[in-house]
Amino acid sequence: MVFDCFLVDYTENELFNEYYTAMKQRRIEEACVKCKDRCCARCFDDGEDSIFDCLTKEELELLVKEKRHIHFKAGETILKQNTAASHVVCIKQGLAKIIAEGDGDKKLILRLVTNHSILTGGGVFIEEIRHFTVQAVTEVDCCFIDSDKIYELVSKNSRFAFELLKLNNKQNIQMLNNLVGITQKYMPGRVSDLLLYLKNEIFRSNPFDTRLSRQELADMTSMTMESFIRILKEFKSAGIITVDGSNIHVLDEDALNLISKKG
Amino acid sequence: MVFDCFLVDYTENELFNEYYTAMKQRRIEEACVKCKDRCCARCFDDGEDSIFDCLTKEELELLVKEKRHIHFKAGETILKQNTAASHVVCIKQGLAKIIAEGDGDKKLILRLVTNHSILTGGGVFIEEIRHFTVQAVTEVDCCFIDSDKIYELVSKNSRFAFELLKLNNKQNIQMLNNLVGITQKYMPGRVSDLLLYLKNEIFRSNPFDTRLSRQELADMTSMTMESFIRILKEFKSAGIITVDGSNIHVLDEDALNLISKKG
DNA sequence: ACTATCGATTGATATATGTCAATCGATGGC
DNA sequence: GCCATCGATTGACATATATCAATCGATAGT
Repeated sequence: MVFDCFLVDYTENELFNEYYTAMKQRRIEEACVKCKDRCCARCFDDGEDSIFDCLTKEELELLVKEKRHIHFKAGETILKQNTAASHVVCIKQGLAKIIAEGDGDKKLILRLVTNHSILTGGGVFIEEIRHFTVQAVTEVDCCFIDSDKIYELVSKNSRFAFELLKLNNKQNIQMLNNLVGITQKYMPGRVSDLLLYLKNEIFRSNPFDTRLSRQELADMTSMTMESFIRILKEFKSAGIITVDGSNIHVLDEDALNLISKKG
Repeated sequence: MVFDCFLVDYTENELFNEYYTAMKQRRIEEACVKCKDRCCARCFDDGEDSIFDCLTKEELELLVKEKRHIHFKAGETILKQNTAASHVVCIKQGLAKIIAEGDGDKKLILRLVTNHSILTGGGVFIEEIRHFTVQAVTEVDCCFIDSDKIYELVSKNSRFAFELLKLNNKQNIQMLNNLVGITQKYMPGRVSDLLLYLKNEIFRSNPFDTRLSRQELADMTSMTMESFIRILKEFKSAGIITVDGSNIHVLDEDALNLISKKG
């Protein structure tokens, strides 16, 4: 796949451009025109934390001029662990998973990212090496912003720096909670946490379609697919949830909260 | 203990001062005088990353003027989870453990901090709530710096902001590695990782005295004390290490590396 | 010196979770 | 319509790790 080699070496501009032109440029440009005036700020103005809100028109211009709007098909790798962290990626639309790849085939899905997520952290500010892989679950529209531009903005605009610090901190805390949950809870508790996370933080609707396989869901809780399925079955039998394929309906959120607390 | 109530409410200056004066002020001032000229910068000029290096004389002055130099005895709580995160703490000397407290008595020791560590993260830039507890293992000398001062410096000095971002990022990556290790490795692998961490990153000497109980060491690997002891015993039998109380001598680092890789 | 105490150690046992293999059901070609 | 394929599910079994209880050794107090 052309794309993979682009990823590994995307510091080389030739490959980047080759890929870029290959991706039906017209559609991309059309998408970009729509938001040309405030672009990146516009992507994040629906109540979410927007770290770009604080930028001036000129600063935004700097971002917009150099950014690359790229479209990924489901399953494609957006960022690959251990490659150079030369860009910050903003997800405009779609669902992607953040994966920490261990030795062997071991994977741990750290979290999901949807519309308006900013993928910094994991080595953008130091080492310049990515510490996780990001893979598209659905089709994903996103922008690649050169890290240098981000650095430039950090030095020009202290509020922006502050927003970045906040973002980083937030991710830090989320990971900490994850760590504590995974290490201290039994499987039912972890599954409860996952379901609540999906319902309340990712999909924000009640019957929600995860678009994720059982294996992927299991990888989010650090358990085997088989074990995950068994717990899910128990929850079904207990009338706590309803499952139809990748579609999950939470019937008794209180029960999930209780199970989450207890273990 | 006077100190605990101080911690819970240390936004109240009365309590802060009460504690401060109670703590043999003379010794503290003496320690501060020694480094008055560049103080915080001086604390971090031995080759370690120093986020204070980039500050101007005036900016340093701002820090020095308001900081509180505080001494803790072994076992005392330096910062308490769920209290207000109104200060950034710099460890000048000593050893402390960072603990994530879960429900029940469950604890997870995230990492150790020694000379020249800066305790930001975990809610300093958002929420203003600490997400972990920090407890002194040995005697600890440290400085409390008002978070507001840090914010002020971030807005004045972009290099400082950048350094903070790097620091945050580093912690993030460390936690990620921790998460992957704990979830994907068997106990021998985790113990190996711990021993290597202690030897190479914390104590930086070979026979090293952890000053930590078996329970605490176990809490760093997310396993039971009994299990930890058994693994340690195996390592001893295999001639990989030598143990005498809290003193550990690594004889075969290659073996540890191998065990760490394999699982 | 005697006892109480506390952390370290060891052993026996229980259990949560993983592993392996088989089946089932749906989907997609031919 | 039949077969191949792949994810989901289920069951039997293995095992890594936790739990519980007892012992040991050192330290401290009386």
